[in-house]
Amino acid sequence: MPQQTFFNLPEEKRQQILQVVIDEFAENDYESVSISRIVARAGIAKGSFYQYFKDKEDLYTYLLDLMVEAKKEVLSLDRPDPNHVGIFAYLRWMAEAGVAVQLAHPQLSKIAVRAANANFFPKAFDLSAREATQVFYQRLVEVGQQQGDIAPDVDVKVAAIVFEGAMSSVSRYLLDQVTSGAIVLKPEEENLFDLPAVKAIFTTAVDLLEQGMGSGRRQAQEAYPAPQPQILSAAGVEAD
Amino acid sequence: MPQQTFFNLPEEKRQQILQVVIDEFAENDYESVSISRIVARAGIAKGSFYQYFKDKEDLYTYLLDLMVEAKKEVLSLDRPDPNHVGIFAYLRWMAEAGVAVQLAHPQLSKIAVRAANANFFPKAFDLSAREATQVFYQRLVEVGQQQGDIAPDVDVKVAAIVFEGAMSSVSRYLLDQVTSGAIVLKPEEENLFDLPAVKAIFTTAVDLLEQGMGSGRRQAQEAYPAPQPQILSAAGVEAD
DNA sequence: TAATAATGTGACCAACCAGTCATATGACCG
DNA sequence: CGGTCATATGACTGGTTGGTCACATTATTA
Repeated sequence: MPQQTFFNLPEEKRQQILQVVIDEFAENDYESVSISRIVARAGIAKGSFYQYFKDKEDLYTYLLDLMVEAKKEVLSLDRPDPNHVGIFAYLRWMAEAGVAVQLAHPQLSKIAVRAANANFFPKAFDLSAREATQVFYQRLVEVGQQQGDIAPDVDVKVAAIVFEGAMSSVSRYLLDQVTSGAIVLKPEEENLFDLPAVKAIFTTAVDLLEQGMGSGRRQAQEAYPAPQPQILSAAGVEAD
Repeated sequence: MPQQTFFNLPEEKRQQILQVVIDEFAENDYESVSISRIVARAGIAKGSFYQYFKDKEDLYTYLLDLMVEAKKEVLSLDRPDPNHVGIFAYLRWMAEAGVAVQLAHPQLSKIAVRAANANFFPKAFDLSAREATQVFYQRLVEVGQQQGDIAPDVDVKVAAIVFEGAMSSVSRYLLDQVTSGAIVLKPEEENLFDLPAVKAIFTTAVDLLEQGMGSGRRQAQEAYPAPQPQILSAAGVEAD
């Protein structure tokens, strides 16, 4: 955690420093982030930096904490009950919520993703993010089987792995689209849950996981609005 | 490419240096790899290193090349014809081939994975690995639709993303299992394609993608041997 | 105003980095 | 033997790093 001095800073200056720091960490990975460069870009003295933060790692964990807080905030919203809406709708909600946080904080997300892949990991995170996610999806599949949404002959572990991979792949894709500017977030689209392009992609992806892609699949049902063929193009994304 | 001097080295010494180098790059990411540490661990002089390799990047791209070569070798084997065996069997074969390479060269794989995620990327790789993979899967889905294996109403782009995520997730999982020692490769199991645990996981995963996980899914057909519930445990992996 | 506390500052430090180069070693050839 | 050439060596360079600290400046008290 940063020193009190940092929080005593005038709001404007604090935000400006924070922005420089986030830029640095979003562009470079931990080892390559240079404190000297940060203080130069922020226009503050080296000594000041070390009055705000204990050391480099302190700063790093703080950024990761910011991301965790942002995620917690969204997930504490009106989360649907899986027993009520069904496991696939629940999955869709979770994925949308997750990506909503990512879209709202693209740089912090980038940092968090890098953190999850790095071998250096702050002590603050005892369980690797990936591992935790896998456990979550495994539980999800088990619950799904208990309430009959997921077929009983489905292998729990493999299904969880497929879930995790598919969902994170879609999320990463969306994040890339936003950071590269292919999907533009208009200011009035504050509530990212309602971004039609985002919702449509998840709807489609979850439907694929539920119904499969094979020729034997049922047509998408009413619960999942039929995906328009050009979902992505509609959001300004070229098909090729 | 390393200098000729490197290849003139006595085989044993060359291999030993290579091993140290691979260890270093598997443990650290590019920026954190230290040439000084490498020469210390390898017991050679700094000057010698720079007679073997032009610079740090030269060494790095050489390692990535080794991985590419290993992959090429496997993929040039008796690749099945998607038009003949169907798109899902083809996908399964490709995934198994990919993971076979990874299991054969776990450290190089780790380096390659890191390379794909890093922002620093050697000029040698013009197209990011992820992008190329995505294009590949997209073509795969299109072909699948043309020959009727994949339902025509499936969104190509989203399906490709789901494919990519699911397959890479399974691969990564298997790689983790091997590097952590949870799956043990016996020396006689040289042909990794025949490792039952590996085959079973891919069979299950691909079946999930084809048939879906929902309660409406068809039972796995004869073409995909019914997955035993305890596939992973059978390979020495605890379910939890 | 004087005293005290909080904050700002940048020269400085030891450690490390990638990369160089003059010199030494030894193998081969005539 | 002398000469040539490939290879081995590690002290050295110029630069950067994260972090420190004596001192200067400003804010807050009394």
